[in-house]
Amino acid sequence: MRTTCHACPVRALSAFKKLPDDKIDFIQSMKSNHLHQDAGSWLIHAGQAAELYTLFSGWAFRFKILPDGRRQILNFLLPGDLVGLQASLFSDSLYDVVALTAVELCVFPRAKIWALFERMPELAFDTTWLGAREESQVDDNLTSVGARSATERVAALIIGLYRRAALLGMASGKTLLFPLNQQHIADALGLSLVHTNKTIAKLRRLGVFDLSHGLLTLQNLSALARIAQAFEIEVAPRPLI
Amino acid sequence: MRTTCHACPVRALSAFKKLPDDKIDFIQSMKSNHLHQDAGSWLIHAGQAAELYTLFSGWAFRFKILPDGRRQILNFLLPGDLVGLQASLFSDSLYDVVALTAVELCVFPRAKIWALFERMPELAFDTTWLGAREESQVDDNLTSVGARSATERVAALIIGLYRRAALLGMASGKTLLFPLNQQHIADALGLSLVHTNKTIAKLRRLGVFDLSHGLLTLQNLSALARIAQAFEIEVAPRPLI
DNA sequence: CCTGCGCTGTGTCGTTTGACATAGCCAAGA
DNA sequence: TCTTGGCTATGTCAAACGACACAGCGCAGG
Repeated sequence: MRTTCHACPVRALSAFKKLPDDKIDFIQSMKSNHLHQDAGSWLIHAGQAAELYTLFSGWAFRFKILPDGRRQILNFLLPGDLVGLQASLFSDSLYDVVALTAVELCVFPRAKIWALFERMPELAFDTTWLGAREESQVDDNLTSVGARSATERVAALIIGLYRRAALLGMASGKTLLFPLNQQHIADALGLSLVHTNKTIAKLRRLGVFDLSHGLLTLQNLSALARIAQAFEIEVAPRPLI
Repeated sequence: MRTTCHACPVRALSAFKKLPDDKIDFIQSMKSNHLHQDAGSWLIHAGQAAELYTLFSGWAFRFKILPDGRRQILNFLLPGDLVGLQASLFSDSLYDVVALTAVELCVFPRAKIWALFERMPELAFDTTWLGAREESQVDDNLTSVGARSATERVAALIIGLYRRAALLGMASGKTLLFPLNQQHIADALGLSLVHTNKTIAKLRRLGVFDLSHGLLTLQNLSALARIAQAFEIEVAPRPLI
């Protein structure tokens, strides 16, 4: 356990609600471990019981695999996001979660989740709220995949991730360290790898953004938002468990 | 308020967990109204504050509209499902919900949701669980739309809805009153209306199912499941708020 | 210095899906 | 009876997207 929850640098970000000390004490008491995992490691396995985590640093993604091996990425996880809420409520997980970069995780054992509901209704409410927020992200992704063209989908994904990362202070100006490769983008958007590549090339030629060597540069944010027909993003401070 | 929650016929179904009397008393005390709404009426408006409902009877669907008018249906709601959990937690709803048939709704005012968390942690937990369950349904739909072919998508939707309805005793043998029209199916699956029509015609020709005049008949359930590469469905009794 | 590997880029071609046009059916209502 | 409107059906053609093939580039490891 590297830092106490009171001194948590994630909690200090303006993106997150401030909490009274007793709540933070409780979160600290629930936290059983602070894990480091390498890029590519499995955080949650489909079909197995899962703990509840908060992502402390790094990126991860949640996905399902069809019987024949096709992969659908459901959403991407950034610092402050809960990892495995669904999975920790059900007897076993219906999805996998894998680290996209090296990550650090705050571990909250399944067995303690009930205590949170029983003793800290405010935090229970926040947990439910975070679950609803993740669902609304999946809603947005489903809307992209179901209703937008390939170009619009890529634009919507890029602007969505950029906005989320920027709120966490992960962007410097118009650039952002961007750990997804084109296969991730393809699997999130329901496109083939080749078509994803060509679509990105097209947006690059249009001068909307550039994406190379793991670095995303937004050259024309308003054009990107227009192409994506982007929804607004929630900017009010959100809970952090 | 037509029936008391103790005598609720939905709760009597084997699909739902039995609850101790004091919890049912609490649910009864939270319930402010029992609404009847016609098919096609709006239950929740995007951009507006929403109450929390439990669908008592009938079908409904949840969807988003892009700025240019394209509609993406996110999921379908059957009796016992919460309506507007996300919406009632956020200041205003990010989606619309419309009744697909005439519906009856149990109304739980937003203002009382906090009391539920404060005084009834078991029910708060159940609420969170139901939110997670809805998310997992959206996950499944996203997986369909992103990773399955048109034929597979239609098969997956049909079998998914049939299984859910059958658990609620809404199917008689292999037939089910099925209120979706082809435009709903198209909007749920990210397909055009015409292509949806041709895909359904193809599955009909294959003798997998028939769908006409609002009646769904499953002629070959195992073929349908195979085509869909269907995931298993949760059959353990679930909470009912 | 090679070699292999993961990732990106690009051309050609085939398939799936969408767009548009048109028709039929059926129920509601004048 | 004749409309009208919503839904379903089907044909033709076009566009979007996927499959396959191959090339290049950077990097880790012997």
